[in-house]
Amino acid sequence: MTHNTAPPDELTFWSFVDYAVQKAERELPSVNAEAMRMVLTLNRATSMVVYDLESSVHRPRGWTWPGFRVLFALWLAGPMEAKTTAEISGMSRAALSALLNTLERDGLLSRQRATHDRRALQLSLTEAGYGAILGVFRAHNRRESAWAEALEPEERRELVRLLNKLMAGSTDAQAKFRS
Amino acid sequence: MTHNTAPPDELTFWSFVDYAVQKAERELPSVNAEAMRMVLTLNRATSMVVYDLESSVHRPRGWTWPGFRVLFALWLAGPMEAKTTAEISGMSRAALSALLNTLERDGLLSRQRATHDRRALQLSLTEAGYGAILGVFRAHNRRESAWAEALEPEERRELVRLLNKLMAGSTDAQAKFRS
DNA sequence: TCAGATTCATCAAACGTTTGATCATTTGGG
DNA sequence: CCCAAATGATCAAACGTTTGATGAATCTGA
Repeated sequence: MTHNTAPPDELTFWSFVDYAVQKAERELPSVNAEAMRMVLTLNRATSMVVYDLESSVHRPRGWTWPGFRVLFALWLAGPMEAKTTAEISGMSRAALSALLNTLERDGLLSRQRATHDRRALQLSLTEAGYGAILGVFRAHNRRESAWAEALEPEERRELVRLLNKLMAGSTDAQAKFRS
Repeated sequence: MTHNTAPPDELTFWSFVDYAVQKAERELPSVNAEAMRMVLTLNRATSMVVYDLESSVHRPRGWTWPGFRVLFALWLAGPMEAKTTAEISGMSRAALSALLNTLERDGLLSRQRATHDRRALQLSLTEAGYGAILGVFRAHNRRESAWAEALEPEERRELVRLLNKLMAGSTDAQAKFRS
């Protein structure tokens, strides 16, 4: 950065994206500023939603969002192989393995060896897990609703469409996927 | 869940959102399905982007995305107080404190006590940090560009607009923020 | 002035995640 | 049939993050 420009007196969470994009564009003409802005904004929005849900719904109940995702998947789709659980809840098999230790210790789900393939693991909710998930989901969905109200119904649909298109494009982008 | 419906033969990462939303709507009439779909989709899209950037750009270089965010902020705005760094890179002061140990150990940045307030911490890039950040940012921005190409320019702007509107609405939503 | 409250940073414990290695089971080709 | 390759799960080490606690410096108001 050859031409140093003084940062604004007050550099905040809210002003940083504009500042960063403009500064990067000025200092590095080769930068793709719009891509930078898109990824930056996407991450900030998600991180805000995640932080709110995690800290207002899950942590106070002694849960975490990843744990909730696993329990929720099992609640919706019924007992299933751990491999499937990992895939649909968007985590690696190794991450799930570690997470299961916590969930099993807390008595929320149980592991069973699969009958048709003795390598495979079958997961199912315990009575306690089954009894807890509905209440937590309701609280989770209430906060989701509060966030959703920021947009008009049509805008919500458009946001979902754009995010899906973004994900679909990952193939062309040769993006790396979780194993 | 009174009326159990068999899950589809193949429940995959891609089919799960539709399955979950429809099932939840059927089993729990009180659910806000559109809010659920929005948050679910937002998280999946972001998690794909994060995983790709992290695993194809940062990890192979011995970096992490959070570490990159800190170094990038320092590179753009110059030396600053740790409090500011934490805020603009979207992490708590405690998380930054832990992260600084790694970055300092790797010789990428240095901590100095502030002169005007002996409690405060001043951060600045080392020569090594300064020398490394540009190359990593270029690689990072190249992957951002690949993702951005999934959308038309107009769609990218609309996505950013909607995400910003979502964030702005967090005030009304009484969302919890990082301290 | 000075004692209480506030602010800044760090620490400790617990957690989820990643990469790379290991072990057990199953599959497939000769 | 048998052995090599592939598959499923776990482990170990390192990392970033959260919450709650602790210690140091600064500020404030009586």
